[in-house]
Amino acid sequence: MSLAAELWPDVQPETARRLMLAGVESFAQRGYHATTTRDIATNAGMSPAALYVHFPSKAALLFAISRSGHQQALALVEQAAASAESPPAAMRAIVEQFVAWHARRHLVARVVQYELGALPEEEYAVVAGLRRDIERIVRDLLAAGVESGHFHVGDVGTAARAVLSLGIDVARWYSDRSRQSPAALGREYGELALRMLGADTTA
Amino acid sequence: MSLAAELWPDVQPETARRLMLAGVESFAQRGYHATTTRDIATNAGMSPAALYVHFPSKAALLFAISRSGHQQALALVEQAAASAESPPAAMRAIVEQFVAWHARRHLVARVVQYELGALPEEEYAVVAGLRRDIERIVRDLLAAGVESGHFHVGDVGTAARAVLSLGIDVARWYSDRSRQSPAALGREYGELALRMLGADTTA
DNA sequence: CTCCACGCTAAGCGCTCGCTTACAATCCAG
DNA sequence: CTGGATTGTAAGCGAGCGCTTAGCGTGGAG
Repeated sequence: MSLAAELWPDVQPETARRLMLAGVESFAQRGYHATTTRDIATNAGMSPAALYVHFPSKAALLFAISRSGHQQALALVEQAAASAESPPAAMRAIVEQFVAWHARRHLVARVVQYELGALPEEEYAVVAGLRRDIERIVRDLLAAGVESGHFHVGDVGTAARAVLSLGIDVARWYSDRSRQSPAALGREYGELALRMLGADTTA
Repeated sequence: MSLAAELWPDVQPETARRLMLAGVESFAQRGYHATTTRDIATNAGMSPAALYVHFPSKAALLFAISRSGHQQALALVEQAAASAESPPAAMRAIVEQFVAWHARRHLVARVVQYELGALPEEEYAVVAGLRRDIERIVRDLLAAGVESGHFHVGDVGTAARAVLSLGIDVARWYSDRSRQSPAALGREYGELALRMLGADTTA
């Protein structure tokens, strides 16, 4: 199965997926505004006008990429949070999955994390909602862990931000030539995060 | 003293500083490629052509901002590293200063951290060198602290990346409306970083 | 066999971009 | 008083941008 089909199994036809993949690569490497619709179409092996058969605008293509990426990240965090018993175990699972995703899908993640400012207002509001959902899960879990004595932090909001920063910033620096696999990086970061939160890391 | 004169005391005349400040604001909020030279000039209260009296190109303006910002950040880290005795104390000082700078100068920091991809090749190489200097200081200090038993981490390179990520990502989310002052945020993050590195935080 | 919906292209429109040119105002050295 | 350096403006050039239009090929329903 192609990477495009793996990332967006519900997008049809396959040409639309190829355009999305070409968009991801260009947006991640050069940025949204430095990418032309001709770049994207050429990269997808089509004429410039083909983009407009499947997407009403360049911004709509960005939105399709960004929304789907945010939904994936949110689903990942939700599942990790629900899969564990104690707050430390849940937090470790979240960080492992969140970090591994940002490494494994670092091109998509780069668009998700750093190109959302280019979205039109309405579309931005949609992804901003998904981002708040992710942040709330982490913050609530952290607060619950502090309440139960599993975590010890000065300020819950600040510590939650710090945990998310560790994951988000991976999208900025991770590349295909990075030494560690996404999974190994996730495990390493899970350990770092738990220690940062004052948790017993044997949990 | 104006903010522009505070940030770039050695830039003359004052009009050039106003252009740099207008560039910082535009680049930070909309990104380099979404900013026009007309935006910058208008924001600085001048005609579009005035930019080219002081800078040979839009990219040269970005470079002036980016290089000076990187130099400031490097100087900050160097001084913090030299100011403390033990590795934990030095690391705490570095994180406090690095984080506080990214918060207090979050517009400049945003351009520094997220717009360097827009630099021409030669100019990029210059700031890339400054970035490597910063990374090396943190990595070497961390390695020394592991050697001396002050720090306990799985992989030195990964942990160094994580420490820097905490600071860099501040530029992405910090705003003038953030609850915590830059200094307070720095202290909070200093504590989080030391715990993450397995250090005795009473140091 | 017909015909139309779908997927795609060739050509190009109108606009804005980074930047240049020609020129004006100010100021200070000789 | 003169002349050049400095600092600015008004006007606009050529290029590349996002996107539109008109039309072509193809495959499946009737």
